[in-house]
Amino acid sequence: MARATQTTTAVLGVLSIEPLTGYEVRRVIGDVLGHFWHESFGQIYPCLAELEAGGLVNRRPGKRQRSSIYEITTAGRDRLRELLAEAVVPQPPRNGLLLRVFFGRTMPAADLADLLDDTERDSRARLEAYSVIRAGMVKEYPYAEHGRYWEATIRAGELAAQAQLAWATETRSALVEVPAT
Amino acid sequence: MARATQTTTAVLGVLSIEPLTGYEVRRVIGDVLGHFWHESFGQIYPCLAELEAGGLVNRRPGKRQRSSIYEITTAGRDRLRELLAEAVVPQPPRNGLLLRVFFGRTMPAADLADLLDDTERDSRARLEAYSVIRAGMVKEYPYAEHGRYWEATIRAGELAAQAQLAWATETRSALVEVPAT
DNA sequence: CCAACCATGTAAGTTGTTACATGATTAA
DNA sequence: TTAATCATGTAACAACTTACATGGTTGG
Repeated sequence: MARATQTTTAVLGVLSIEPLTGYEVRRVIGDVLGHFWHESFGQIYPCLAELEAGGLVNRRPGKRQRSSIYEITTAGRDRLRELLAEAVVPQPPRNGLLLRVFFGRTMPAADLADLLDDTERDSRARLEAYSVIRAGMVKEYPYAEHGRYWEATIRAGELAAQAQLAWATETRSALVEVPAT
Repeated sequence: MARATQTTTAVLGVLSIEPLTGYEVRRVIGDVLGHFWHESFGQIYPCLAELEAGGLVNRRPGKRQRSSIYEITTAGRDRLRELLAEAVVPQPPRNGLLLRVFFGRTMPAADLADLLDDTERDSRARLEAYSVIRAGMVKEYPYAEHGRYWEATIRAGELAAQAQLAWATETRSALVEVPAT
């Protein structure tokens, strides 16, 4: 059976926008999909090799020595459409912050306060990051036609960060400022 | 080196509330922490064995044949406090929904609409589930003193679900109801 | 009496991370 | 000239999932 289909979806997806080297695929996944997707380095090359073996991408020499450019084939585009239609694979929840809050009674109040402060800072940093991404989006040439879809993913992050910020503020006053019974 | 520390934290955490069998540990993690944490079956027993070997829990025979009850030791409580103070291990993002939306231009509009409808339904179901959990919380005897912390984790889920619902509605009108250029 | 649930454990397989090895090219 | 970046790949390891195997207990 093939590699985790979602990795294939991500790789094939970025190659559907423009042909890239393996190194660039990784960079695009990090820079462009980074706020909602992650692939570790060691996944990219084996996945590209499988795609090539299956005729879903073509490999041709790049400008530099040893470098290859991968280009999606028609079969690859069909496969991508299939993959996108498949059911979303749910990520099992593993929220380390909430795990700590749940057992918060066991922690010194100061540690819990720090944790919530960090969360608040993180939410604000994420909100800031999204507005930077949005500003940069205007300049990103090959992605222009995807703009509305990309915008929707940024909006999702923004709303999630706002919710997290509201939660951190609210929880701080409920758990830290009001002493435990 | 020991098992992923966060699994240890979760297991030791539930045992800090009351002594349980391995089977019950799994059930509590599913039922009580389930909305923000997950441990697969095959993790629990090896983790308990390690905890026992390290003197962090004691094992004594349970009521049934072959059953064992694990009880946290003083060393175990100290270790739990340490683990809770450790930095949160961030979960690399892998949001299958946003992956599909990002490449939404490649999908038929009807598929995207279905995806967003599913998301909306899921958000509502989650909101409903949280109010059920909250109602049940009143009756949960051994967790009473953890009530405020538990409540905070539910609130986090609630705010996240609300944000997701708002996003799905907003995105549906932006991407599906307004035709693509 | 039979289905559902309680209970424990293992083994095989998949997935994902990290570190290593190697070297070309480019910009400061 | 030297540091950063581009570029590819592998190997070892760690983490996690799933299926299997086994059998006791309880409630309808």
